[in-house]
Amino acid sequence: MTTETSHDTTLSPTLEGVAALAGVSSSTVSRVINGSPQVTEQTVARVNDAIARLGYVPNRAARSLVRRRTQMIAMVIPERTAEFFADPYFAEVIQGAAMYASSTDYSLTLLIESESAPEKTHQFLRRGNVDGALILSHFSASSAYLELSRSIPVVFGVRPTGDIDAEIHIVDVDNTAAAALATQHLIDRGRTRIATISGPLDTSAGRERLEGWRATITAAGLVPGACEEGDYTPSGGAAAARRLLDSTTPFDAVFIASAQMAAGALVVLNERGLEVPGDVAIATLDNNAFSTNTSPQLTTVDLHTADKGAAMVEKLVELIQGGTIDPVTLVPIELVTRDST
Amino acid sequence: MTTETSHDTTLSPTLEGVAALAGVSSSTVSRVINGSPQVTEQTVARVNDAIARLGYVPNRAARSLVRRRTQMIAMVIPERTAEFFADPYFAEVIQGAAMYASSTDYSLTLLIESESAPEKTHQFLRRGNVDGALILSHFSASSAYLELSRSIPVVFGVRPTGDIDAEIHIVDVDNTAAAALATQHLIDRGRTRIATISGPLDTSAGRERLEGWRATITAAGLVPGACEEGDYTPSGGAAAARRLLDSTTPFDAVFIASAQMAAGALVVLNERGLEVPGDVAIATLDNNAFSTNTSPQLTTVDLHTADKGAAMVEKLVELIQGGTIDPVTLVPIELVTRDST
DNA sequence: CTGAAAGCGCTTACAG
DNA sequence: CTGAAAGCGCTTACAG
Repeated sequence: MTTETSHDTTLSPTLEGVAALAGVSSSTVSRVINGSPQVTEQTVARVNDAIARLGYVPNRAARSLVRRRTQMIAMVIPERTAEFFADPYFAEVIQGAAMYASSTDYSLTLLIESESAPEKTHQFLRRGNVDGALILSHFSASSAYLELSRSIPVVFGVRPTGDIDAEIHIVDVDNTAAAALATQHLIDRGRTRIATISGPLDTSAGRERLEGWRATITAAGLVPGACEEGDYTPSGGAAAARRLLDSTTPFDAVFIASAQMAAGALVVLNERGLEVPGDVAIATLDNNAFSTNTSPQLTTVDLHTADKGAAMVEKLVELIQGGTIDPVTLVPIELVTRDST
Repeated sequence: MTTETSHDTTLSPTLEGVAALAGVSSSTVSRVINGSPQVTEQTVARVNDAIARLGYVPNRAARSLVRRRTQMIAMVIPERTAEFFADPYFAEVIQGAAMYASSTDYSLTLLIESESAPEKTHQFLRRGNVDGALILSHFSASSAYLELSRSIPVVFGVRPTGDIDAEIHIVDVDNTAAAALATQHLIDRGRTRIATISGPLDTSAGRERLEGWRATITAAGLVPGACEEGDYTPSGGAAAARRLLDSTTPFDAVFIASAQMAAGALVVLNERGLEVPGDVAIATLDNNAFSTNTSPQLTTVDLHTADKGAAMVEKLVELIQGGTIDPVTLVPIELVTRDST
């Protein structure tokens, strides 16, 4: 069985309609709507009354056509959406961005970067479909970033690869500081042989987190333990934990560069009969389901990821409206102590 | 330090520009772009050539204004975005929807339903901002659904509350069948005393999953075990597991209505020293991080949630384009056997 | 098969 | 302070 639904195309009232009811010209109505200061108080009242009675809402397309503004911003995400959305980190960024956007006049649209035809995505972005873009995806070619930034306002949530010296705007956390915060906590708990499971070392975030761990340990007069590289996934964390355990270097704590990896590592530690935090203390980054849905729950650094998403939109809107912003905006971080340390 | 970036407003080529280069009128260019059959092959070639050389892309706003189409569809999500995005189920729906949308001419925009001012959301939706809406949020008042469905094409991903007899379109899984599939698997494994941790029983999905469990057990000539209600979260699952364990009814298996709850329940079973699947077998629903990031990994029914998101967009587009679709579209499900049974 | 013209619903100089 | 007019970039009857 199928159904056919017809939609009553109740054409919403137009500017002209409001003008007629208010007894003014549509120019005046337009001025009132756009808050022009040069309209009599009386006229404003009359127009607003008419607007309210008609339930008038400006036509977006018409406005967009003349203003050359779309009131849309794109969130550019990688083509591998399955992996992307599986990471609670990105879901949280989107959440914060969507939430903040809803308090503005801008709509947020999800734009999947086509890897087979990146040109398509760039075209879309440059051709006036959006007023600005939020980049959560590493474009195939980093030069594409620059080009895009020249066409429309762009805010990055991931560091572009390659060395970009052009003026770009980034919202991020201080990865080094976050890693240092977690590592210092381990030291404060009396641990002296601290290993790490790092993120991918071909990303700046991965390297910075590693550096924060190393520098903090060294600054405390200790010797950095072993390091195994992970890929931010639970299984990657588990594999790294196995390598750590199989190596000859003993350790009494491990700083793990993401909660997802920590969750995976914890399973391995349990399998090997190691107590957490008795035998091994764990501190990680990201305060999400992966740091609370474990036993014991994990001590972590809350990266305030939703705030990051919100800040990305906030900064982009400032840029769109012609404002100037810092090249780098850092989102505050916070240590959350739980039972794994 | 702040930076000021100026964007070269390289006005993209216009219809007129293409027309000039091709030596035809803009009407003809428009016809070619829109695939009108009544244009000479030669002309088509010449116009397409000009389009390619200029990198011309139609102006969305202008087209939208005259066509009274926006090429935008809204995904309406609840105001409690944090909880919403924390549930991998919804992240997966969005993922599938975004992915499918990117293969169409429609852009997907995330619209957060304002609970304090639901009128605002409805207004936005009805005022021609979008060509159609995908509903993943229970509107405060169910009558609002009907109203909305009368204004624009709407596809639901959640069952509206209250009894709606109007013509609405839903994309969903067969919850009863999914629960039955998981439960039957438990029976096939030789379990005879099967308890359940249900979803919220004030939702139809929760009730259907419970009913699938009950009916399957009864049909096998067994007696349904105890039932504890959960809220789809890990902690809710853990609490329900505790109640189950503290009751006097013994059980050798439990059907848990979501992987998130199962992950929480598993922690409790471990704490109490129960072996899975030795002492208790577990089967659940949802094939995501919560069913694989556990030890043992969970036998589950894959609800193909990303496919559901894709199907929602697919059906909505059919509706927008004037087609007729079934009132209910069911997404196929699949049993995935792992180590918990 | 193709072009000239009107119109989609706004905004904004330009006059007054 | 307000109105008439032009124009944003398209699509689509209407002629030919």
